[in-house]
Amino acid sequence: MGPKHTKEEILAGALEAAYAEGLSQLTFGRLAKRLGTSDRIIVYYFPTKDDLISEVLVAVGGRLMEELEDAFGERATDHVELAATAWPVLARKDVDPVFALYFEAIGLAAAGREPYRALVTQLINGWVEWLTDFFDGPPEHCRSEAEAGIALIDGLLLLRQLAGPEAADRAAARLNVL
Amino acid sequence: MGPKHTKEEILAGALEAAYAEGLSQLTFGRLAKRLGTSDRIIVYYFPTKDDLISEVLVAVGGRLMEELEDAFGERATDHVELAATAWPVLARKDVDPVFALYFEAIGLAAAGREPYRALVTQLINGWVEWLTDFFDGPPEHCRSEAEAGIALIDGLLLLRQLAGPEAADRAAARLNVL
DNA sequence: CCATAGATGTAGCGGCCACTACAATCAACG
DNA sequence: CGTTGATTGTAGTGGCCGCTACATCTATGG
Repeated sequence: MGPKHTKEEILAGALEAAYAEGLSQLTFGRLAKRLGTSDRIIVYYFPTKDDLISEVLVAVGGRLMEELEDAFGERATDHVELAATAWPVLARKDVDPVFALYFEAIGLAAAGREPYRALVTQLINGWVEWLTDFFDGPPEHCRSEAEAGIALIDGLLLLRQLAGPEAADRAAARLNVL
Repeated sequence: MGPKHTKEEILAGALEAAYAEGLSQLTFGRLAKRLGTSDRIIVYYFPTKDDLISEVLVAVGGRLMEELEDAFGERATDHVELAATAWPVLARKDVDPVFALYFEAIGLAAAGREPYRALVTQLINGWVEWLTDFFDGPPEHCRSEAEAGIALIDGLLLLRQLAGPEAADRAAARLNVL
């Protein structure tokens, strides 16, 4: 038979809840109610709140990575081209909730809260490392190109979240990303 | 005699507390303890939590505007020049806490929480409007230049908060902002 | 069949939260 | 003096939080 609720089911529900209500609304009690079970079950699989949050954030990072995998299929010559190939994939309505969660985590990281700070910096550094390989040339050059690309994309995504898709697209066009 | 605690004193203390501990840790009780008074006093001047948060955020917005006033003293020809003149003023260690709070507010806004969402979008739109006047040409061109400049700056500031000043400066150099 | 380990239910703990009721103080003013 | 309004103190409220104690059930292996 196996357990009625597996850890995977609960984690999936937690992701769903986080997308719907935000990380700050993700509590044992609310998640339990959403899954039609008791908080006791959730605590059994995720002994502390940090465990739950961490796994959710790692999963979100994975989801973002998938989106980016699709975006960065080919090599790029510079940060603008990188952003230009990424933008059509990232600026879609169905991925907006993912980045909403991403920015919420960034906000909590900026406030110095753990485990957000550790996880988000790890995520960012992972991207820099990964994107560095998309460029040719001396390693330091490649890294700064990757960092510039991330700044470009994150700036546009932030504008998209706060000022709307039209404003972001206008800015993207001006930055030669569209 | 006047009151022992004026509203201004409390608001100043709230700003201080927000810079030190983050918005999410700003509660009636904690602020009262920090000020050596009772939460009752704070509630008297700020009847709801939203009132307190709103006034704090407006004050932070004002503080940011001051920084930007200094940054954007002269007119700019395009978004890169705009960002380039702003960057030295914004990328300073003493303003980092301001932007940490800024990103925390953005995160809560991205999660759809009020009053953050309303206040932050208002803040952003105010900047777009204000920066639009720094450019010459047709209004639509000026607006998209302003939006691009904001995306550029915010992307760099985000990188600075999460990956450190060095990474941000490297990206800034690559984006012709440094 | 029994022992064991995994999984689940019931109940509750102490703590912090935003917010409130109510009374006391105090100054200004008619 | 008496009233009024602004301010402050005391003491809560109900609710949600993360987390825990403890009993129970169930599947499995010896």
